[in-house]
Amino acid sequence: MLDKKYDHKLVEENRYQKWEDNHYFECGDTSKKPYSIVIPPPNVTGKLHLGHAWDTALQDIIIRFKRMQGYDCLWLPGTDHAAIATEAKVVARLKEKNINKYELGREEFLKECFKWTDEHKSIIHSQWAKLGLSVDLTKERFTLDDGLSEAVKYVFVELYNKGLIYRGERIINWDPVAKTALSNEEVIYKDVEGAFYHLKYYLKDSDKYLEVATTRPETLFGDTAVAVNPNDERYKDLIGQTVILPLVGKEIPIIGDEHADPEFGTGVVKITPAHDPNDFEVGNRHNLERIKVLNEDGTMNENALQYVGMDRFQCREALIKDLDAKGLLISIEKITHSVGHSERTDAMVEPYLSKQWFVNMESLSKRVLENQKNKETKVNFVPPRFEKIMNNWMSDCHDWCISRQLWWGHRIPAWYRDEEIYVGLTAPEGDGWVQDEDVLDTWFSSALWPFSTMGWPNKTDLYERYFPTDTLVTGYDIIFFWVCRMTFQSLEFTNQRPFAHCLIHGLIRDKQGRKMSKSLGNGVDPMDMIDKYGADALRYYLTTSTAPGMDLRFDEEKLTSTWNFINKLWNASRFVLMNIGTIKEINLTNLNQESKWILTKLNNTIKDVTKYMEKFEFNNVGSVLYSFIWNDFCDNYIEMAKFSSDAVSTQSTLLYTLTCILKMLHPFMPYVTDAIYDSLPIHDENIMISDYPVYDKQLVFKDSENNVNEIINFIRSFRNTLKENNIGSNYQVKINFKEELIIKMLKLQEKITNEDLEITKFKVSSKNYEAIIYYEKEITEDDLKLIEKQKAELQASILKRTNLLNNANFVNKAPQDLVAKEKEKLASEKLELAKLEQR
RNA sequence: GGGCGAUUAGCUCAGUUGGUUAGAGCAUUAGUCUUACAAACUAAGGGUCAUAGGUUCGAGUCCUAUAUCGCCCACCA
Repeated sequence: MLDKKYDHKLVEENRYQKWEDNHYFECGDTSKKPYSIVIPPPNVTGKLHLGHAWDTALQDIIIRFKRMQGYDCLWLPGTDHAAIATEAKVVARLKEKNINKYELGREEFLKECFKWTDEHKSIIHSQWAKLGLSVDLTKERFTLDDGLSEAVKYVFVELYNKGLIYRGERIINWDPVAKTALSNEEVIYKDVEGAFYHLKYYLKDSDKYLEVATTRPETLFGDTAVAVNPNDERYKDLIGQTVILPLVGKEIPIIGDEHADPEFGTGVVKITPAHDPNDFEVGNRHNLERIKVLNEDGTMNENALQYVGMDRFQCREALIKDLDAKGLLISIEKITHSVGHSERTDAMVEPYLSKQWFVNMESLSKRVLENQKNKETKVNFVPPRFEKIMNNWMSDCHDWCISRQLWWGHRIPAWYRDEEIYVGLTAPEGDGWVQDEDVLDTWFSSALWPFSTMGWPNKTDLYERYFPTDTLVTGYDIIFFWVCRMTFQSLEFTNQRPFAHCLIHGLIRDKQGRKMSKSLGNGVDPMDMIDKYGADALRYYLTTSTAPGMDLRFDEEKLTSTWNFINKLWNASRFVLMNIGTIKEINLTNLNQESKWILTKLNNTIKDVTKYMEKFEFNNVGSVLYSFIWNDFCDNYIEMAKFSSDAVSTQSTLLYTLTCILKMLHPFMPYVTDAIYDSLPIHDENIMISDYPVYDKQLVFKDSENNVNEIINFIRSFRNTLKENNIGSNYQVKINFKEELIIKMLKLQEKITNEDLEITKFKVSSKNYEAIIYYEKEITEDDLKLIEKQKAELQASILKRTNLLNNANFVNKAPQDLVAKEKEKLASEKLELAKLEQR
């Protein structure tokens, strides 16, 4: 028997261990059809946040549902080494101990990283368990483990051999704090206060000058030209002449290039090919020298004259002061402009000329776009609009910079000897080869996740059986980073999509709609919420509160009401258990009308819930279940069942309905449903491996449903009449029916009279039932007003409906059953009005 | 500049291929210990569905435009 009160802590304690001990999460029953999901591997950088809880709860719901539907389910868990993110954390931790990464050396530093990883993996494991996730831990992978590293190397070498990976000197995004290159996707643009510095670039041997505006004056040491638009009347005659670079005194040419926009600023732009991507292109067109002025850490290098060694921002300040002193500064114009910042270190990113490895995206992205046109093989996004995000990105994407000047990650399988390059799975034969120091972008390995985790490139049983996966669940914020890249790598290397469905969810925000972040301090720890309300409540709330793809405003009050819902389920279960005696089997014959009614409702619910589960519309599942359980089962059926609880059919119906409810709720709230299910007198080994309810036509009774619906509505209007008219308990009633259910529910036995009494009457009626309530009472102004109001409403409705039915277009074009319904309704409204007028 | 989303009750959100009187939770009002549950029960109030047009017998839903808010991408010398 269940405890008197629902206590989520008692319910959830030790239950996960039991599931694991029984190996319920493990896949491998080859007699069943396979279904697979790979977890988006959380970074080993820290604890899981609410976003993870949401994302993984969704997956657990899908996998538990499919498991109960009889699939052999693989939910493959794992973690991501998260190159730069983890490296930054470890560097910070070492710094606390006054240890510098470079002094420590590569090998020792990596040991520290692995130590960090192990600590965080175990935190993640315990959090997965708290959340109740049914991941198959025997299949767990880590992006840096041996198998995955082999896959990464294999892919790198293959792409290199196909000419899709190349090494080149380009302008990339440089993070001067982490001292590494970044991909475009790792740069966050933020509006910052800055300035346009207007400088004088004097023409050679002249007192005339060009006014050049720049936001980064410190790069002028790298200027190798100034550009004007060749069609700009103001300047076109100057093309071919030279100007003197301020302070430096060097002579640089004035060139004509379309890049200079006559409408923007002064129309003159300084060209710094080593520090700006556009200038780099201009430099290529005009064969300009590339002069770097910055070191890797963002300080000025030897080209910066006396400013050498200064930080870039210090230099800017000093330089401007000196330019001003020499009369070379015209003005400082305050502006806000958007400036790139490193996603991980938040440092201002510097466009920087550097030799890096790139993936040529042209053919890879084209293949994704082609594949999305094929209905049979495309990745199906839910909701579908997110496909556009992938397609847009794929139709306009730059080459992917994949090398990172870090230590934590997959080291690039390239070796150099003088001018020679060797790329291969293992080091080349011979002396003098030096391996590339750099590692790969962390997304390079995650892009292979759906198949590398299954043992690919080896043709393992796991890979053959579970790949391609069925569904991937992730937030819309990482469609570029991850979903796109998995898709092109999968198409390129396996000739298959990585997953058939991609369920996209939104972001969690705080109650005011702000993004949760450390700097705002508005983050909520899912473990605190589990502590307060239980994992079941948290999971149900997160997964049923929004439509697919929408953001979620986290609201703790709603967690409370979810807890209440579970408490309601708990108590309803207690009622059932207290009333079914020593039932041995479920026998659904000789059913009374209310049992037929709830079974009909139940089967319609099963049908709807299954439909919505298949479509990943969990918010709809939630509302259908909520109203069925609370309104139909608890408020109505249990109340009615109290009058027939000694009947076998009622006991069977109670138990049967509750069992189905528990099974449908199980994917959402695994703990409490397991606990209740265990205490039922009739049950399978475990709810999570029991059969999902199936719509049963035999248990649908249309007539009973209609009649009991009418009874319920009649009871409501009866109570409403008592309440609205302030009728005390000493009324008498005359009824035209013998329906026991109504009499019992309204406790009318003692009040029934057969006479017409000469006191105030109130009529309650429906299609089949009518009651006249007699009550000693003065009719007040308010009572009359109420009657007038009701009459007016009815009359308005009758008028509207009459007009509708007089409309030939409606009668001819609308579906016939709708027209019939309207007619029926009109008739009953007229009847009701007539009754009101009698009063 | 290109794209996407949102705008529905006091708040947070649903609303299916167009079809009853547009729903839920919380909040509000009035009543109730009714032996599963007072974190409950019973009943009630509350919405010109952002605005303006259009299509249709019929529009929260489809089309066009506008406004406000948010997000993504590109650009930003």
